[in-house]
Amino acid sequence: MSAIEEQPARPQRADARRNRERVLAAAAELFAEDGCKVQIEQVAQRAGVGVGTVCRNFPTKVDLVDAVVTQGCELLLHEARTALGEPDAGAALRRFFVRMAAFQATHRALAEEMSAPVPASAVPVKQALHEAVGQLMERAQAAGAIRSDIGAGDVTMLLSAISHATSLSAGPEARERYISIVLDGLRPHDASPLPGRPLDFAEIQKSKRRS
Amino acid sequence: MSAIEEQPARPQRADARRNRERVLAAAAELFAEDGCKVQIEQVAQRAGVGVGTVCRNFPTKVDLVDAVVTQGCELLLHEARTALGEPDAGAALRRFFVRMAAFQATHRALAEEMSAPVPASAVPVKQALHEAVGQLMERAQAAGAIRSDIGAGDVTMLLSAISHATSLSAGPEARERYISIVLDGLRPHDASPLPGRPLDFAEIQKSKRRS
DNA sequence: CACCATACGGAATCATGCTTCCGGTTGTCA
DNA sequence: TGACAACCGGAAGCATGATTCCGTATGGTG
Repeated sequence: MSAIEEQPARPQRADARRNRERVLAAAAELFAEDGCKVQIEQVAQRAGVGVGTVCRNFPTKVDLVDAVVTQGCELLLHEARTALGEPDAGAALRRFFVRMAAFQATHRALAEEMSAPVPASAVPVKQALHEAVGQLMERAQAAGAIRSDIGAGDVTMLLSAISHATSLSAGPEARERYISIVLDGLRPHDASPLPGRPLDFAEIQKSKRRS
Repeated sequence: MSAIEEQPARPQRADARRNRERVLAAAAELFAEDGCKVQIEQVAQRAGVGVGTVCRNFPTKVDLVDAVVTQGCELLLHEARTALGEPDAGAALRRFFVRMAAFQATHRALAEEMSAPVPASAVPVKQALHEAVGQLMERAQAAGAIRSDIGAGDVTMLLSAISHATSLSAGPEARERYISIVLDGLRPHDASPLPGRPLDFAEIQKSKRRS
């Protein structure tokens, strides 16, 4: 019910806060480079602290990943909202699309988490981000800039598919090329109506479960 | 130099051969369902044998994954060659594209391996498959069916990106929709020339290394 | 500046999965 | 049918990584 962080009386020691920041920064860097499989010990080392400190601030590894992913989502959310303010809906979506892909590609943890099967960790901002993307897309559809037979879930899916694949083994140049291809594919076509029906968010999250 | 399997004198006991088959089949099933992270013990259980038997036939887990992936590649290779025989190059590529995606989606292990960063396991058939896809694509390009500013590596990449993402959390219907979108994006366009240059196979394999 | 709650480092502990090993079983051939 | 090498199952052994614990150090406060 109540907020997660309260301030009893003694707020927190200054060095403790500093260390927490360092850990978070180190984790963000490392996750970005190598995905969230990096070991706690490496994070600790890069942050210049002991493992104990990492684990005190983030009781489990999932907590740490969450914290990093949340940061990333917040950034993207900000971009999405900016894009929503732009007058040309089609251009706005495209620009955001490119930005998001680029961002995800340098933040593997994010890419991994965004398209995660059953999201191991339910980061709340993610939802907001999804909604913003949805609006961005609907606006573009209304303006006739992209085909109308796809849903917001589809876009998220495609985007993270590309981010994932390219962050794994290709460079940023390839990524841009794929984005372009997909964007071309998203243009309004009368040529080939898509099979199936547009997906929204709820659906891309509930399909499969882990054992 | 010489073949991997030789027949000294006593070829192999009948039950042993049978068990090996069972293990391979079980592994294929499980990897298809849950990706190659499933545990040896589960494979053994499904095959109705003990872990020892699994490990005797496939000394390490990578060996087991290799065996399964090889099977899959062989199947796909066969399809690719069939497609090469069809007269309409564009249609052939499309059909193969759809088949490959469908196949990969139900064989997560394959999808994972096909786009693998530094391929943990160098399955030889993979190379042949890649080459076949390349030819398929060049034929389609020569026929003007798809845009000429992409390479075989790009196609493989896109394909496995989609397979990966959809096998993770969406159904087969979504997969087909994404394939359609990408295929639309691959049509010859004068609208938006792609940034960068086409990738071939060598390049998608050597970009990043694991620590 | 003395006190002490808070925070620290990192060794020890625990969990998870792969691999090896060994006593017992079973095909195969004479 | 007997002998024996090839196999089998699954428990024990290892390796890898996360999490906990505890003696020591330190920022903050009276």
